[in-house]
This record gives sequence, structure tokens and C-alpha cells, in this order.
Amino acid sequence: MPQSKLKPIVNTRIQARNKELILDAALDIFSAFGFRGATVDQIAAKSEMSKPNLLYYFRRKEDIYVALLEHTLSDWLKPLAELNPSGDPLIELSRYISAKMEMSEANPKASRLFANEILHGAPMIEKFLKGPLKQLVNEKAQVIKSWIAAGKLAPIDPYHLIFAIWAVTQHYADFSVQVDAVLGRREDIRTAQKAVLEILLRGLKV
Amino acid sequence: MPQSKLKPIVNTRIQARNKELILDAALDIFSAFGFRGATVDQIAAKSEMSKPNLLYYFRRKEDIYVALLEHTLSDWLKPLAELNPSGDPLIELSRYISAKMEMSEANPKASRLFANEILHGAPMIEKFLKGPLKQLVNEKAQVIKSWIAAGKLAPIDPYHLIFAIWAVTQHYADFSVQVDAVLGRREDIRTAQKAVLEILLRGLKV
DNA sequence: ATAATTCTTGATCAAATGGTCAAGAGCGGA
DNA sequence: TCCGCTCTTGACCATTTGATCAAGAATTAT
Repeated sequence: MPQSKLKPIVNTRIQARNKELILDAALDIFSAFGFRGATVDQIAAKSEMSKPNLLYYFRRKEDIYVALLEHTLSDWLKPLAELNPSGDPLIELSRYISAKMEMSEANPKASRLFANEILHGAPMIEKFLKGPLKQLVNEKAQVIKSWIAAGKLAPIDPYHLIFAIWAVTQHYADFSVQVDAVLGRREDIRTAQKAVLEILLRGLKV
Repeated sequence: MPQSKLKPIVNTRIQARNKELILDAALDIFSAFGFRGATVDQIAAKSEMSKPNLLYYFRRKEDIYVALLEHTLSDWLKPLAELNPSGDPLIELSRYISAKMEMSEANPKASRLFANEILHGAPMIEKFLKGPLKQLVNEKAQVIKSWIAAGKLAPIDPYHLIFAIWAVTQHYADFSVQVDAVLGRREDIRTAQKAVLEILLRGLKV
């Protein structure tokens, strides 16, 4: 069945390449300046592209921003989704915390992008928060509850435990300027990871 | 000695009142939209004042922002400064964490203002971070170290413990949209406070 | 090859926005 | 009361910025 002359369904190679270039540049700019603080000119300059050309691929500034968020939302859920109900609680949580710390180290820009979006009321990702994220957290909270019921974990509110893990791990990406300023040096990820694991896990032992 | 005709040293009553009105409005606007996202018009509208009149009190948008940050920096340090070296470690830390949780509840806007500033590289408060804040944290880290040395506290890195307390407590102000979305309701501060105290303190007992 | 389609850009626009100015209104001290 | 200083504002300006457009260059399909 011939695809009658509709709008481009399949991206050309050039489209794929340029959209990728734009999203890469946009992550740099949006994470550094926020949605309102970033300008289309900046993103165009960083992707070495004229502004009209950039707007040929994404018709509005907001479209770039939304695409960028969607592009990374699934990555965000992955480590939590991998929390294994039949594994050992402390090992599973340790793995999760380590994974989040490594994400903060490897991709602080994505972390700051989300932080900024949520800080400003999450206008673009409200549905994600109330939908997939909420659902996954509920599911994993049940897992933690079952561990507690089985006497394998100290009786801690699972939701607030998850919040605490998010808060602490993402702090090293979002507030790295403050961390470095207070420590007087660029913080070593290994040291931080070890300390965070101790602080968060020590109290969870039965 | 008569004060010769210099610029106004002492603020008039009207100045005091209007500057206060402006700063109140500015906290609302800057915390919601960030420095770049906020507009002078918005702040003027919120303070029920014409834009030129607002700019009579603060000549530039940046001046309002800086005044606002300075206006609250000392409040920020106060609870940590009150950590008492000769008190019981767990009670002192419990008091500190509770104070921070109450600040998140009582003044989430100030928390978001700082979060946004730090997230974007802290261009205006770099000196505060590397100066007074660093110094105070060093001092209190020593207190925690002495508690550990005295066998009154589990051996935890004091700097990362402080970071963890900041991260978790401020999370409830800065990421409240996410917290509420995941829980499906407005979170009750008492519940959150109790959970946070357990999570952070349980592992600190010797 | 060549027609159709996709890609690229200089020039331009309208709106938003930070900030200025001059002139008038209001207030406080002598 | 009167004078000088503080306060207030409508009108205005220059720049920034998101977005458009028309026309030409490059690519792709036949």
C-alpha cells in the first residue's frame, strides 16, 4: 500500500543527524540556563546551524525542550525499574543508589534539566509525574514494604525512602557548585558514593 | 557634625515600606520563574506599583535579585550555626533536621530561589558559598568529627552527612510538585518530618 | 538527466522586555 | 505657608528574541 503524500513519517538520515545535533546542544543550553533563560540563537550557535534551519527541524523553542525531556524520561525510570523484588534488599538498594550516583556523575546536565523543570512546577511533565512515575514508585514501594514485612529491612516509610535516595543522589549533580565550593575542591565521585551508601543504608539494617 | 548633602543614607519610611513590598513580590516571582524567567513588569504588578517607580527603588532587575538573596542568606545559616557541640549528637542533629524541614514548609519560595541560583552555577552567591558557608560547614564538620571520636556517633563522613541533610530536607520544598504528584496528594509535613528523621538518624546510632 | 523533494539561510518582523526621562504630585521641615 | 526633596508615572526607547518567509542549494527518486 503506497504511502500517499502525507507529511514525513520516516526521518531522513539528515533529519536524524541534525535533530540529534540540536538535542545535544539544547541539553547544554537548557540545563545551564533553564527554559526561559536559554535562547534559540544559543542553541543554533552550539549546534553550528543557522536559526531558521534549526527551526526547520523544531518549529518552536518549546518543541526542542519537550523533545529533550521525553528523550531522557525513560532513562530516568530505568534504574528504579530494575529494583529486583526477589533480590537481597540491601544489595538491591545499594545497586540502585550506586546507579543513581553514577547517573549524577555521568549526566549531570540531564539531572539539572529535570531539576529545573520540577522546580518551576513541572509544567511540561506533569503527566509523566502523575502517570508512569507515580505508578512505578507505587510498585516499588510495595516491594520495599514486602521486604519490611519479611523482616529483611528496618521499618521505614518506603515513599520517603525513595525520595531521600533521589534527593541525596541528585544533589551531587544539581548542587555540585555548592558541594565543590564547600569542600574547596572537585568532589571525587567514589568518596561521595561510599559516604552516601553508608548514610542511607546503615539505618536500613534490621 | 552635620551630614552634608550626600545621597540618602537613612531610608525614609516610604522607602522601607516599598522596598519591603518589592522584595516580597520579587520572592514570589523569582522563585517561580528564576532570574531570567521573571520580568520586572511581573514584579511591579505584584507589588502594585508602576515599573518606573519600582526602578526608582532598585535601579536594575539584578539589584532586586541580589538584595533578595542577601536578605535571606543569614536565615539560611542560622539553624546549622545553632548545632551545639556540647549537646547530645542525636538530639542536636534531630533538632537541626527538624528546623530545616520546617523551613522547607514555612518558606519553600526562599528554598527554591536558592536552589535555582545554585542550579545555574550560583553566579551571584559564589562568594557566600566559598566564604561564610564553607567556614561554617568546616566548623560543624569538626563538631561531628569530635562526636564520632568520642564514640557518640557512627563513623560517617561529616561533610556528606551535612549534604545529605540539606538534600533531603530541601527536597520537600524544591521538588514538592514531584512529591505531591507521586503521593497523589499534598504531603503532610508531620509525616514527612517523622520519616526523614528516621531515615537520616537511624544509621547514626553507635 | 531531471523533476520533486528536502534542506539551508539572509533578511525581516512583531512582541516582549529592561531601562530612561521629564514632568507632576506628595510630603516634611523651617 | 512655602520650599526643597522624595515619590510617582505615562510615554518612550533600544535591544533581544522567537518566529516567518521567500528564494536558492543540495539531495533523492525515477
